Amino acid sequence: MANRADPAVKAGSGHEPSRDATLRSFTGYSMKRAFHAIQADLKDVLEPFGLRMLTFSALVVIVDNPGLRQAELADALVIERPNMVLIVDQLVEAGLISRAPAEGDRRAYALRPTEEGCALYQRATAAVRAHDERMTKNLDEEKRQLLVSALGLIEAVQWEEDDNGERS
Amino acid sequence: MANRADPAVKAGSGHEPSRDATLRSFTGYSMKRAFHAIQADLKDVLEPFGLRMLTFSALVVIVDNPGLRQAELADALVIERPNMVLIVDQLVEAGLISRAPAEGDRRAYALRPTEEGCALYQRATAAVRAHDERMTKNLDEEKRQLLVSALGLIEAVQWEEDDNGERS
DNA sequence: ATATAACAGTTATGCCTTATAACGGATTTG
DNA sequence: CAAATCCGTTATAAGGCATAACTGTTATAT
Repeated sequence: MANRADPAVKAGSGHEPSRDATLRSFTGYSMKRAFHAIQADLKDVLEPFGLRMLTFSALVVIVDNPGLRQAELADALVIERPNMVLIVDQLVEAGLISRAPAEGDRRAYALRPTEEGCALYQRATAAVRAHDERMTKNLDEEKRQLLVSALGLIEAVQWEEDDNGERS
Repeated sequence: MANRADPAVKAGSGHEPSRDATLRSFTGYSMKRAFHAIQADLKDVLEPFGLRMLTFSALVVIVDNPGLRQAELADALVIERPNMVLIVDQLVEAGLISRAPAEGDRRAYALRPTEEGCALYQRATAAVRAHDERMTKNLDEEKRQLLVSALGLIEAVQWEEDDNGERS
């Protein structure tokens, strides 16, 4: 479960500072490394609740938006609809949400949290918040907000309809 | 607070602001979304070169550190050794690197870029740099540096040997 | 009204990434 | 020399992500 590695500290020959200096100049690479660390930690945090990153995310959105449909949930999480099925299945089987027929549309489902789902939501969200604060404990509040802001700006680039295409 | 274009905004009723407001309060969630955007864009950028994110990363490290071994490469990229095999195989088959026996150790390989590998490194790196600048074009240089710095601080948390029991 | 298109959820499928156990060969260590 | 360790490898498994295609249902267009 807990896997620790220490590639940074090498007590051997040489004093290679970092072999990935070029890659470090890319924002995306640093983000991959940081996200990898978060992902590993969050996995351990959610395991006691029987949740994974995606099932936790789905549960949160459902609790915050009771009655929404699977397609809306998939859109909110940027997950393809086919991949949403198993996630919702898992939450239903765990008794955390209900998949009731949507009124006025016999092909859609209305997703709602159960009482257990709401209870687990509270506990899991608190644990994840503690995890998040632990991961960002070396950032002061100003830096943390700037980080989130920067991440949002990066994500927003993909929504821009630029005709600029210089590849292929 | 900051609201950006939502992908799932469809004509009709309502003006649902964002269904993932709670998740947005977590640093890790914003990072996942931003990294997902970068990953998707980078995939298209590298495809013309016959490279994936991992093969590109490996090629860069090999060019920057000619002669290193697979285990060192795996450590540099935080990849398990078994998963390194196929990546190196692919680079060898593409004629971008050579897997020569390491001198002084008959079980290890010394990885070196071929001339083609160096040439592709130049072109691919330039393309990835353009990609990176495009993804961060909405950040001024100060913000970008702060972003990278913050990502490094987050990644560094996992190397700290905390005896602090957060839960369970 | 009826044919057609669009939509909701599902199934099946495949690729990529990541992680672990275990093996043979080589090297180091006691 | 024997045991432990290391290098690269194979096999295997789980998870995330993407696409095509199918069923029923709803909306639309003539």
